[in-house]
Amino acid sequence: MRTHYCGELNESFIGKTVAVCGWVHYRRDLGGLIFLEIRDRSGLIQAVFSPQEQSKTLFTLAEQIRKEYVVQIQGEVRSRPEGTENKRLPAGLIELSVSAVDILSKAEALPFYPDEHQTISEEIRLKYRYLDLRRPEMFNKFKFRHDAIRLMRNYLDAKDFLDIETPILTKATPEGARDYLVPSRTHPGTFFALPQSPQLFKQLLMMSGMDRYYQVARCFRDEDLRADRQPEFTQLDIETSFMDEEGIMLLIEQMIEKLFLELLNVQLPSPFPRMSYADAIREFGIDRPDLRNPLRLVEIADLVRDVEFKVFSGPAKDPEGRVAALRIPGGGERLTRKEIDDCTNFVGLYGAKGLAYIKVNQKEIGTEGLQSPILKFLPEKVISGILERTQANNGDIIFFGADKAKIVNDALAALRNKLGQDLDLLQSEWQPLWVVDFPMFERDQQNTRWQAVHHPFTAPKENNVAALEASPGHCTAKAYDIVMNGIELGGGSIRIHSPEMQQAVFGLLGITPIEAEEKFGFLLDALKFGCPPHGGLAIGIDRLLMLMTGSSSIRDVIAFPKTQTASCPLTSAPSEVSPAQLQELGIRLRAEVPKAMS
RNA sequence: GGAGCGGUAGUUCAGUUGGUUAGAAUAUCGGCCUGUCACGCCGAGGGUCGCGGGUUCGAGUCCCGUCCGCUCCGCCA
Repeated sequence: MRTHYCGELNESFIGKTVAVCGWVHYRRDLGGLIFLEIRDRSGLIQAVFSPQEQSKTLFTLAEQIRKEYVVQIQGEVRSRPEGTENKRLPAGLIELSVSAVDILSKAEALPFYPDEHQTISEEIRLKYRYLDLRRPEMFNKFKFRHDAIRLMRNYLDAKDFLDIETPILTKATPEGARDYLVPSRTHPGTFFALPQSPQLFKQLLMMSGMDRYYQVARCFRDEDLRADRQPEFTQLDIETSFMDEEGIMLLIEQMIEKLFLELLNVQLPSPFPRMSYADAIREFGIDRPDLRNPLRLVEIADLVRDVEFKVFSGPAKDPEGRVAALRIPGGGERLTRKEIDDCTNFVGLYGAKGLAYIKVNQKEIGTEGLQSPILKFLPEKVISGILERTQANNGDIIFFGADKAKIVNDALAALRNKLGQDLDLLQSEWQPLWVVDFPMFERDQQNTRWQAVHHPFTAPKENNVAALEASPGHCTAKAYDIVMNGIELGGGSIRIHSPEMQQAVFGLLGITPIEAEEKFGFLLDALKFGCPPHGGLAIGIDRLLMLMTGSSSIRDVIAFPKTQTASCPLTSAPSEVSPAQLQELGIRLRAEVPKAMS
């Protein structure tokens, strides 16, 4: 007899004898009856044991079955009596009158029941992840993940892309994130690194003529975790030859549109809006603005340049400073004094030394209608200028940031996000955005050297090596990031395809020819033998799925994720290894890891 | 490396100013109930209050240290 899915049974089966396999996830005894609900991934079916209809032996067996046993149950499908409607079981009032049952696997009492009406702590969920994953909610997320990745593959396949795998054991790169290292047994004292991304391999594939490559690639970065960051994660990695920025952006944009349309029935704005890096920083203080949020930063440095209030005039005159305002419509009425203080503490996290504000109560009557600790420091003309430029209305509050540009940007961008959420200002559900025209280089924190904003293989818009070297700080990159609702989904660029330009960029980054040869010699070699112009992009699949499934953490769309300290409560990884294993690798542990090194 | 929140029964949580034998719900186990569905009713068992130290006549509660989980800063070319 064929085993049916619970969910495929319906009224048309009435009178037939069928078998279903699944978990008993609910059991109830009532007098002489035993009800079991059998669940598989497709649905639920109720099985009824009745000693009057069935053998006593069968009934005794049923009495032994607890929740979460795995069973195969055979029985006759029949309609359920009137008045036994059930919220949990699907429409079509049928049940199974049991004639035979096999216990395929017993279960001890579970640490928690996946259908429990309780929120189980994440620690417990991860420790018993296999039970957590039994929850239909989790099943649906992974079904969604499967559907999304299949859709991406089909989309790229239809456009003649090849799925090519690249090594997991590869070469450590000192640039970028911290590497996960794997010791080599055959070459004692040396190490592989797990890839931070297949970047260089996909570029080499372009030089091999595999001119349309993609991979659903696992990437590893040994950095601290966040709600949207795991040490190993999956990206859709794409590289093409001869395509320009427009071509690549269109390719990705259409794929994302298709994903949203087919999986969520959402029509995204077409084409996706675009914004330059400079505009993003100016208006939002961040290179991945959430466009659902209507709040905007407004530049006011020119208005306060000459005031006596040094908190404002200082940064206004400083070439590296910034003075900006953030008007919150209705914020004057909606934010309590305590909430305003909370905002001040909040921006303190980002290095802001304070948070000046003006509450606009009744602007028609002038400064009398305003409320602010800084009014007395500002001439009336300046105040009216600020009100005008921020288009303030009665009931609003205006916050100010005045400091080094980075601090103002970080603080006000974070405040903008926080207030957008707290005050429920977000306007639409989905806001994709391309951010373009990134600078090639930025100064490092100590302001001692240039570092790549994207990565060292990104092509500058300036093709002339001499011109690039003359003013690296003014050069923009052929790079583009895709942002959705304030989350960076992915990014890419056109790559450098001439050895001379690649050498020049390494040089600007302070990588000597000897270092370059040591670290990237294979790439420089390959560039010499004829390299097509190429470029690509990578999409963070986990982040995209987190957004699309409405999950609050990337962990919810990864079957077996790590905790914040990058460990796995399920397997207890990482763990110590035997002395024999270490010896074979030529590794000796220090007796105690010094605090400074841990 | 830093900030914040949390850790009490299998699970989710409460626990007042430091004061009797640490509670509830749910789960588990036993009993009752012939149509329930987060069923209901009766009963039972179940605790290293994360761990270590300190203050105190007395600590789940206060102090110090430490571990674990979560959020964030730094970090993530």
